[in-house]
Amino acid sequence: MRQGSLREWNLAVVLGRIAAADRPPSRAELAAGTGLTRATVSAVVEDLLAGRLVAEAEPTPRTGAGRPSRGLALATDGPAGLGLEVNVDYLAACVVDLAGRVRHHTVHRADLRPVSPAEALARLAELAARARADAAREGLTLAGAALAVPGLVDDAGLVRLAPNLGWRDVPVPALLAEEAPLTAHVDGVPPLVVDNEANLAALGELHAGPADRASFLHVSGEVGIGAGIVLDGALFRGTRGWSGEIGHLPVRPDGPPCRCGGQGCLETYAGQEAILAAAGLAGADLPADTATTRLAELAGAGDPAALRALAGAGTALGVAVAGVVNLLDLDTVVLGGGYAPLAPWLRPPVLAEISRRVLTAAWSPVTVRPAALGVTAAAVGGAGSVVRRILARPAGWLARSG
Amino acid sequence: MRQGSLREWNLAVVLGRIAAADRPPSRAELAAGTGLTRATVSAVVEDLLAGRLVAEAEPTPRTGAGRPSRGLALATDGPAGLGLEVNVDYLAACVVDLAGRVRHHTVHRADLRPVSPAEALARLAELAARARADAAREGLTLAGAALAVPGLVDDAGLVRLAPNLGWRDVPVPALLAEEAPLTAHVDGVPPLVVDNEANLAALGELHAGPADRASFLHVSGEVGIGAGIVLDGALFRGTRGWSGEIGHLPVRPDGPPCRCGGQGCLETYAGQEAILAAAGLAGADLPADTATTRLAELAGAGDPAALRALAGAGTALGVAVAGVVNLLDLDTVVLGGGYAPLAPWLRPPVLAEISRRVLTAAWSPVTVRPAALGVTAAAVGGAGSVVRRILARPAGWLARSG
DNA sequence: CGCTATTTGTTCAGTGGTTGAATTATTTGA
DNA sequence: TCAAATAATTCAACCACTGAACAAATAGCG
Repeated sequence: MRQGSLREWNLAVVLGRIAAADRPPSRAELAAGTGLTRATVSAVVEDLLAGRLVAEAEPTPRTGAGRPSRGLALATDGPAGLGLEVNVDYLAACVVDLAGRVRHHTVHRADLRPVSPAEALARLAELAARARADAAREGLTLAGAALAVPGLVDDAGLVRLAPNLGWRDVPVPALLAEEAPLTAHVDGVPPLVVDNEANLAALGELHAGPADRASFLHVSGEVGIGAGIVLDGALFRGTRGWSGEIGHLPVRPDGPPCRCGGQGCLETYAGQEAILAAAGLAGADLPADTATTRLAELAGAGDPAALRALAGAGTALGVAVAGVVNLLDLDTVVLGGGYAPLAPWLRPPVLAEISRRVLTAAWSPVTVRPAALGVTAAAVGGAGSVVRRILARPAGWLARSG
Repeated sequence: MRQGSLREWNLAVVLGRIAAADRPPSRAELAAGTGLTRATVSAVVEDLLAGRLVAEAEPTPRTGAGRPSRGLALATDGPAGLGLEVNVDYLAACVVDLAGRVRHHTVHRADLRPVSPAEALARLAELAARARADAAREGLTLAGAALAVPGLVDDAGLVRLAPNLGWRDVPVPALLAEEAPLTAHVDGVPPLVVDNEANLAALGELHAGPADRASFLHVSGEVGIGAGIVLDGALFRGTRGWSGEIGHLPVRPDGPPCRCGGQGCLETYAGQEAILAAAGLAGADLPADTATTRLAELAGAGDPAALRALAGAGTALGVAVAGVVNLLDLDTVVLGGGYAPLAPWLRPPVLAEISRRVLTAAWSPVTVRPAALGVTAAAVGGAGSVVRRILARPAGWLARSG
């Protein structure tokens, strides 16, 4: 649009190439890849070096004659993102640098249900302060933070409803701001973004994977069942940011009543409580994650009730997922959250339902795989989204840092 | 990226503003709206005028002193799009100009099922030739064509499967090219694009509506049930272009078997055959569209069987649609194709299911409305997509036309 | 060891496109 | 009739990219 936009755009293009490359590319390679001249690339790279977004790295070994190239890589001492998570039975904080590496990482296990939102966020602020100190020690500058919450969040960061935490209309940024002051707004994005846990976990999975423009469905099996939808390498949030409510897809309309008011929703068959109850682990009153671990052990040992429970849940999940795949024509489904450790048993029935119900499965198969990231996928995804924002629009960061 | 991209981009920006405005804007208004200087806007507009994409129009009446402005509007004698459709019981052709007005329009009713693909396309070519002659008479230049087909189409325009037409692996562009020679490739887009009927109908609905960045689900109830998904003003095609297969969402997993291999799919409850059978119109052997009209008449007269059939179909449709709305967080559902005339009876049960099952419906309601366009929605949408492509990237057209 | 071919990265004049101010054009209102 | 106001154009300045020439640094070869 404006004249300077050209430079802004090229900064983003070149930085994106550096980020996407598997080995530090030279200026010449960048020129060849982007179609720009070497002169332009040099000028752009100079800006990026001056802004500490890029650093000269070990040149990639080369064969043949010629002046050796100097490799360019994302700076590991530049801006970084802070990722936070409040969930039913843990708090988490992590720091991710520009290159996507997790530089700091804490998980604090505790049942947060009996705790007030203010108290939970105060405890989270302690974790955040530790992460912040750690980041400073490593020379990183925190450029923003993202907080994952298992619930519905609006644009302003207000948690409208987090049923399994028992939260309703909690103004998170206001509660957290006092405890952990953050840097100022950048490009109109607030310093703390609050988002749904399933959304951020899907983003984490996206950036952990190799393909940068992937499309997939990331299903998080917790107490509720959430899905993050990634289309063409971008998270799809829906008109109001409340997409991904897969838990209430009808699986069996005459099934048991669900708290949403419907009947036979996916959640009543493949929610954590439903699976545990079917496996006979309902009364044990274990924390959710240990219960899941226990279930996986039982299934691994061949316990028939556990196997039956997982088969039933997998079939229900497969019915719902097949519908989504039919609708959106996705090629990959990721089993995340509580489903990840159970993937060996859930995968076969899910695949069976997909191949039964998805018309196009015959032409091109659908991949079903467990999530690559562990418990803190959402925190890592949130922190990653902060640095991705800088990579996508480096001009904003450069202007800010002088 | 490159230097000239700046001008290309600004051509698109200014042209887009002219297209989106409700009254012909002046250069000064465009400058204020885009943030560009009046000098730049003048230069850009000069290019657009020279390329016959824009024409000076009646200036918008103004109050107060000052030199009068000259209004700018999309040219009505520039490029236009040809829209074609082959469906089960009709052929259609239309011409849409840059401004989105339908300048030519023919529908030829005939049962195409007993006819070979080659013969059907030959007949379609006749309609196309008439449309072409009509366009030429009005001074329009056809910039490309889009053909809507009720089936799965791949990138090359090969119709993989159109079950209700009985087509399989029909190479449409090759068959149609001889009959109706079209202009050369522009920007790598072939002169004839073949696409799914539901997709193009959704595009037609998008451009017919006021909002330019709408998100909605367009459900076409024909023999099969297809859906076009519009997200943020853009059609979502899926990884391979096969999105929108809503007809096989499970509504009642223990229901009647479906030809897809599943059980109780939406199609077995809300497909045209299912509705007509439930209303007692199965044996009548009428063409599909007259049968639908007859059903609407019966329902209007209070026929109990017809009302029961529509209520049942509406509920099933509502279950499926509620799932989609939960998943994608859409705010609008459009009932199109064969559902449009039945909307008065389908809407209430669909709305009821949505408000029962969609969690966020309490905060912000979901609109369910009949399609604004009639039978030829897909043809009009296809023709519109051709001219939209020019509006989105005017530089390509300008380079082509000298 | 020295020369040449080769590749990388920088320098610099040239050009396209936008910018901002000044100028011209055209109307309303006093 | 003239001043104020708004629209559109003109023009020198500037910014960013382009292309070619050039400097830097290395491998290969005699």
